[in-house]
Order: sequence, then structure tokens, then C-alpha cells
Amino acid sequence: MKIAIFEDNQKFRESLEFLIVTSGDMELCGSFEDTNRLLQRIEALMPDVVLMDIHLPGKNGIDAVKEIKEHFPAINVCMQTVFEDDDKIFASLCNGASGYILKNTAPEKVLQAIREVADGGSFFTPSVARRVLNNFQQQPHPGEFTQLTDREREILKFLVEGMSYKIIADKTFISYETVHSHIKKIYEKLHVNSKSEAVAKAIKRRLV
Amino acid sequence: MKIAIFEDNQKFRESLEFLIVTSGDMELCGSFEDTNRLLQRIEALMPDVVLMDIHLPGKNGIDAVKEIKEHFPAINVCMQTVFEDDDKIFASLCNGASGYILKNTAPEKVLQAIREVADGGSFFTPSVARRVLNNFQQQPHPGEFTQLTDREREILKFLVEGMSYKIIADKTFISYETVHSHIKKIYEKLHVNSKSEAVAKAIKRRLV
DNA sequence: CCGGATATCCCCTGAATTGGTGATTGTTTC
DNA sequence: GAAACAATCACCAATTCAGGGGATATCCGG
Repeated sequence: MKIAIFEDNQKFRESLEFLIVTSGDMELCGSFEDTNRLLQRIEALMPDVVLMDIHLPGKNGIDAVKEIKEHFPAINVCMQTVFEDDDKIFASLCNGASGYILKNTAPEKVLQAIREVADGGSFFTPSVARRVLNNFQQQPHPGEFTQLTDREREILKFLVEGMSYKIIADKTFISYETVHSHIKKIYEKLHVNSKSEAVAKAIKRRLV
Repeated sequence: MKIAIFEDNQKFRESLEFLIVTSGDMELCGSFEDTNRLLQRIEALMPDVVLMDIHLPGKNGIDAVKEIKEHFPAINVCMQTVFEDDDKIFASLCNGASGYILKNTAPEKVLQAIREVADGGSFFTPSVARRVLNNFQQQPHPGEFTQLTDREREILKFLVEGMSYKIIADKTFISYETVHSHIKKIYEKLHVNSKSEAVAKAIKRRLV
């Protein structure tokens, strides 16, 4: 299992190197303090897992992940950084990182994270996992959808699928005008006044 | 740290009980094979963490989480189950679970998960973490959005915000007819033929 | 039995959207 | 230098939507 490191802090980089080479099952195939010639380096080394810092000379780690995943989707990247804010976490994950651990993570946990990531799994520091989860849960404002009747919810779903009044009328065996009525009611309850707004709200509040 | 268990398989429940009582830092405050009188039990015991199975006599574990979190938001719940399908995972997490581990998880990892969850963090089995992550990333079909030009993307965003052609024209300082043109092009590229479909696709493929 | 909520249907009008078929001007690319 | 693309604008016809009126029928709780 080949590991590459991108980390600008020399002390920290050296301790990571030590951790890898003494791990027993990993091979350190590269260790860099910047992201210069990123793709050439990656291509030459073809690591299984990349440990990536965020603050780096050259392009930052978040953009680096994107590039790596674009060109080498099979390589799994694990972020390792001091940053714990939603922006950086989500940007990294959206760009394709498979793991996200903080720098205060215990050495054996770091190795564990690398192994999981290499194995196609994911590993988050608990506090990061919590943030991901919170974003995931994003409770619908209680009482903004519950107030929709079953029929209204059903019709809203059809709207989300992009159907016209007429098609919905056919699908549900009710008249065009009834669809119209329901939708008027939906708009009123959701405080919107067009199909696209209703669709946007429905999806964002996870009705789909 | 008080732990309560809900698990219908007797063997498995007993091994969990053993694990907890021998952990050193945890106290087993309750262990049940069904969800009857769920809230009364919880209220009487006030555990810090609940280990919850999904398949249970009485109401299932997913609904149970919802009830617990509604009435006792401070209690953290960790699912422990054999199910690894997106539906059950996401339903549990949306209902407020803080962790999700599979039944084949090593004992020490289970304890670790409980500790993390009690601490306000989250813990996922790596394969579950991966699913959460995938849902989070929702890869845009490569080349379905990348093919949109900057201008088109910009206009698509306005559509998602629910704006009309006219408003978009004003916002972008171009004519109504140009907006019309761009939108025609967008529909063509996304293979849709209405605002709401475009909006749905844009949101689902994470353009927002 | 009444009021309220839900589901169904109808009409009308003005506004917005959609789908064609153009055209012009740059820029980039081969 | 031609071809391809992006961005801009225009006109027209058909369709769809949005918002405003109404009207029944049912069911449910008090």
C-alpha cells in the first residue's frame, strides 16, 4: 500500500513519514511540502492513498484533491488539517476526499484512517462526522411540510419530477382543474408562487 | 456514562451487555428486547447513550430514534444493525441518530463509537461513512454540467432561485430574448423542457 | 347537526413559458 | 482562414401557469 504525503510543516511531515514507514503494511512513496507539479508527481508515484494538508504552498489542498480525483479517480485522498470549519470540510469532501481527520488525531487512528480509505471506506474524525451529519439532517422546518396533506405532497412530488398539470391530472385520475386547485393550495402553504420555487423548496427541505 | 440497549437477539444482546459492564467506564442502565413503553423506559433510566437495533418487536428502531430525539434531544443514539442499505441508514440519521455501526463491528470499536457519540461526536462504520459521503457528493454525471458555460450556469442559478425571465434579464443586464436563448440552450444540454425540471436536476446534481 | 378541513370540479384572464427560426459579433481552435 | 462556439438580440405561435372567482361532497370532531 503506497502512501504519498503533502504537508508543509516540516516537523509534522517528518512525524507522518515516520508513522508510515514504521507501520508495517505501508510504503511511503513520496512526501512533499508543496503542490507544485502535482499531477506529474502523482502520475510518477501512483500512490494508493494521499494524505493532504489544506494550507500548502502552490495550490491549496482542496483544489489539489479535485485535480487528483479528476485525473486519477482510483486514488483515495484523506485530508489532514487543523481546520474544522464547515466550508473547508464540505469543499474537500465535495471535491472527492474520502476521509477528513484533524491533526490532533492519535497516530494509530491516522493509520486506521489510511487503511479504511485505501479499502474504499471513509473515515472522519468524530467532530467532523458530526458536522457532516448535521448538514445531512438539516431538519425541514417543522410544520412547513407537515401541514401539507397527503394529496398535496403527492402532487408536489410530481411537480418535482417535472410534470405538467395535464400529465399530473392523467397520472392521478383527477381533472386538470383539481390539480390546479391543489397546486394553488401548495403555493399558499409553502409561500411560493411558481412551480420552480416549489420544486426548489421541496428538494432543499428534502421531500424527495 | 449510562448506556441502554435495545436489541431483540438474545445472544447478541447478552454479548453487548457483557461488553458494556466490563468496559470500565460505562454503566448498563437497561437492556430490552422490544420497544414497548419506549418513552417511559427512557424517562425512568435517562441513559446517556442508547444502542438501538433496527429490527425490533414493537416499533422499529428507526421510528424509535425519532421518538427519543423528539422527547429527549440530549440523549445520543447509536444504531447497531446488520442493514447497510441507504434507505435505512439515511432514515436513521435523519431521525437523529448520531452513529451507525454494523453488527460485525469489533467490540473495542463499539466501545469507541459509544464514547464518541456520548461526547457529542459521531461514529460511522467506514462503509456507512462512505455511503453518507457519496450521498453528500452526488457526483454530477461527468459532462452533464461541465458542458454548461459560465453564463448558462449563472442563469441556471437564477432559475433555481425562482426568478422569471424578466427578472433575470434585469439582474444580468441582458435582454429578455437573450435570457430566453440561454435557457433554451440549457434545456437542450440538460435534456429537460421546463424550468422545474431544470431546477430539480440542478439541485439534485448539486449546482446550488 | 354545524363548522372546518379536504378533495373534487369549473370558468376566466392576463402573464409567463416554450419551441421554432433566424442574425450578428467576437473568440477560440484547427 | 474557415469552422465551431459563445453571447447577444429578435419575432412568432402555441401552450402552460398563476391568481381570482366559485361550487359540491365527504368526513370528522364537538
